[in-house]
Amino acid sequence: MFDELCPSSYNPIRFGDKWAALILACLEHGPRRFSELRVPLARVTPKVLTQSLRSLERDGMVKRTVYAEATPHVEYELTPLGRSLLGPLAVACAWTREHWDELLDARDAYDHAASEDRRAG
Amino acid sequence: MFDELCPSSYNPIRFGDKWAALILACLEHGPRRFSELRVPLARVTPKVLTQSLRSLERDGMVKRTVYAEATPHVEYELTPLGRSLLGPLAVACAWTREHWDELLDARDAYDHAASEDRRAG
DNA sequence: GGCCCTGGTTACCCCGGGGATACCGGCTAT
DNA sequence: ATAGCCGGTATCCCCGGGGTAACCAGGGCC
Repeated sequence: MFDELCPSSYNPIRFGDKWAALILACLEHGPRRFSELRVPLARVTPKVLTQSLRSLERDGMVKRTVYAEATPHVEYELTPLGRSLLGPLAVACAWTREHWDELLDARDAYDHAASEDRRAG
Repeated sequence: MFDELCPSSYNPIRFGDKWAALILACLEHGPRRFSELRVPLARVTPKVLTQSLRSLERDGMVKRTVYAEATPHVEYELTPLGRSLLGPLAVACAWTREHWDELLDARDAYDHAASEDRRAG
């Protein structure tokens, strides 16, 4: 559903901070461990991933659970509130799929016209 | 429809830059002049408003028209692309109306727990 | 000439998100 | 003992969004 997610900075519709939308999508189908999240989010440094997860946790979107068993680990999962964001997120993704090219074309046209103007003085 | 819009920074779902969602909402019902936009956006300085409008124009969301008549002025209006964002924007507003309190409660709880932890060491 | 309206621009500054890199403490397995 | 894995921290730095304040050019008006 969120195949074409990219860092939010490239999208006119954004959720939370730069990587939040991707994190929400990664958690859509169940809990994930920190190291599991690092795989699809390989370009995100651990510090930034922690920051983003803490922010989502603070906003009640994500629940963090520490399992202090023989092999201790941490799991992150969506709360009902976090899950309620998946609807708007899907709407945003649909908008982007449908209009992304149009937006890029508009940017090219605008930038081209701007450089023409500069040349003309 | 967008009665409760606030600067995007306070919202987990954001459109464009800080003031873009408010601008889209202001343009929903027809073209507006620069000075007309400054009324509902009184807290936004002209520089920042211009920046935001230029960005929306570059992305093909807004069309800027100069009327060089006896009394010259400028009008900003939504393009079809900009208008297509109103749907996702309405979805985002609905989400916020429904879940805003829940989010604030989560923040309070998180911050409170954090300060307790600090006290306990 | 002097003033206002319109739609901006210019210069300056500040803060915070987020990137790079390195390090860390607990636990287990061998 | 030492080498992993796990889930992070610590430090430093940079850039750009966005805020303040002041200034500006063209036209109309009186």
